[in-house]
Amino acid sequence: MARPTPPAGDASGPAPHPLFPLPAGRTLDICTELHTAILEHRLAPGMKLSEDEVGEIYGASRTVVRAALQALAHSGLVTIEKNRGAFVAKPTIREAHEVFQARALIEPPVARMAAQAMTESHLAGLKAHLDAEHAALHAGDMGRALALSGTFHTAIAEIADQQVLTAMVRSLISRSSLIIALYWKRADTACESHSHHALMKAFQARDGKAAEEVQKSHIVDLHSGLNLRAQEEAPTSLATALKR
Amino acid sequence: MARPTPPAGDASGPAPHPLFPLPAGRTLDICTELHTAILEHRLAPGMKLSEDEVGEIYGASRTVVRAALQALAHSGLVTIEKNRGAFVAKPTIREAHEVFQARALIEPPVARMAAQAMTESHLAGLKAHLDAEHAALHAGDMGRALALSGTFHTAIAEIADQQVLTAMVRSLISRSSLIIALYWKRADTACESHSHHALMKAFQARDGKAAEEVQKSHIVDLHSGLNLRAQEEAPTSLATALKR
DNA sequence: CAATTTAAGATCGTATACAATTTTTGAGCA
DNA sequence: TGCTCAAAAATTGTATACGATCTTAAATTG
Repeated sequence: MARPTPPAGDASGPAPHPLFPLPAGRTLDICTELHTAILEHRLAPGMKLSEDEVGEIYGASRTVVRAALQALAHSGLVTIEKNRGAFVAKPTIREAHEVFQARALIEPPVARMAAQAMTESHLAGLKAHLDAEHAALHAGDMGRALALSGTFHTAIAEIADQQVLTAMVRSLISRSSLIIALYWKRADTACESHSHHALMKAFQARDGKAAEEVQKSHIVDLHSGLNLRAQEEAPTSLATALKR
Repeated sequence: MARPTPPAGDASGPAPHPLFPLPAGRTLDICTELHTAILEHRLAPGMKLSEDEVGEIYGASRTVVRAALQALAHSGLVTIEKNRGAFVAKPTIREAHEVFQARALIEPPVARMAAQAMTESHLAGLKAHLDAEHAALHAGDMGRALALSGTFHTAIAEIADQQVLTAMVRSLISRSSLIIALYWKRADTACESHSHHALMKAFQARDGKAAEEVQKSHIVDLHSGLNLRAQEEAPTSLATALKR
């Protein structure tokens, strides 16, 4: 079984959020575990997610694993090929563009709404979020820091108190994490912190217009930080191993 | 078994589209059948969708029916309550507002993109779509006409050639169908045709700005055509039966 | 007679079993 | 050695079975 294996049972750590609205029972747990594992880049794009393997790791039957994988497939984090199984999704360059275009369309108005709905309690929550991100970065836990920088955007949508848009943002954020894993070209991951602090200032001032503009330029900046030139296609397993 | 039952096996008619990206095998068929049935208002909001019952109707096992119901739950057309089963979703007033706010945010820019990408072939397709809608309306098939007026919006997103946004629009359109079933207050359903023809004119002129504005006002108009006052809560089974 | 309790029935959540398909392995041959 | 083809192994798709939970109905009791 010399094959890329899912993470060991150490997948602990508090889940960022209850996730999507559908599954019942233990399906949700597995869904959450896989979700956070993907967001923290512990599961690389393209990895096979065997039903038996995942089930054995989490002590669950294939039935519930299947439901979890189908849920993740629906949110774009997993690709299911008929009779071949589930894989961690590998967004194409085109999809990467589309995801960030959609984010540039949706998130700035959401930030404006959030600024208008912002309370002191909300501000404290966001502040704690940034602190946690900073702490993770300082502790060298890159994956966790990246996941937190993503959920910061989700938190904004939740403050805007728009459940429908929040679900969309959450999905786009998750897919962005995969896209960054594949196409990020800058070495500096801390550049995001800067924009997030700028957003905080706009929120503290309850300046919706400023929040909208900062968010817009932040997302455009993220988009431009990707290397989305057409490149070699899918030498995932063999060439990668033989590269050195 | 005196209970609201799903439609009989006559659920034929060409599906509007391949639907969502996830399920495999016969799951997709059942998903599509239920989806179109909901869009055509043959399945009323709140109806119970028993796994056994649906499975018997379509000649499938509970396994695949479950997968289909979970997929529909993820797209917001079905609500699953733990240990109680699946029901056709019954959007709240708040959700209705949010869905149309999201549509007002997303669809106008999509219409602008579509106008820019519009070819003669695309125009012919939209024209055929409107004709089919008109024919269904003339034939008295209200449900089908309504479903077609919804897929007209989806078709626009597809022409814009944005798969990520198209998936979002498709989901919003589907949920709008449920919302209209619950909250529509006007008697005139043909009012939409007017806006759709205005859109066609903008598309023919390749006038992106006009398309965006027409679409915006169209969606605001739809939103205002809903009766979203707080009203009596859920007297679905008893009071409804005793009303006359 | 109405309200409460209890038991029967129905439905869902999960595990397991079998069939269908794909992938891998290895033998045979040019 | 390299290629083709066939058989075995592994994996998924679907059906069925059983335990848990909820719903419904009956029976009991004040």
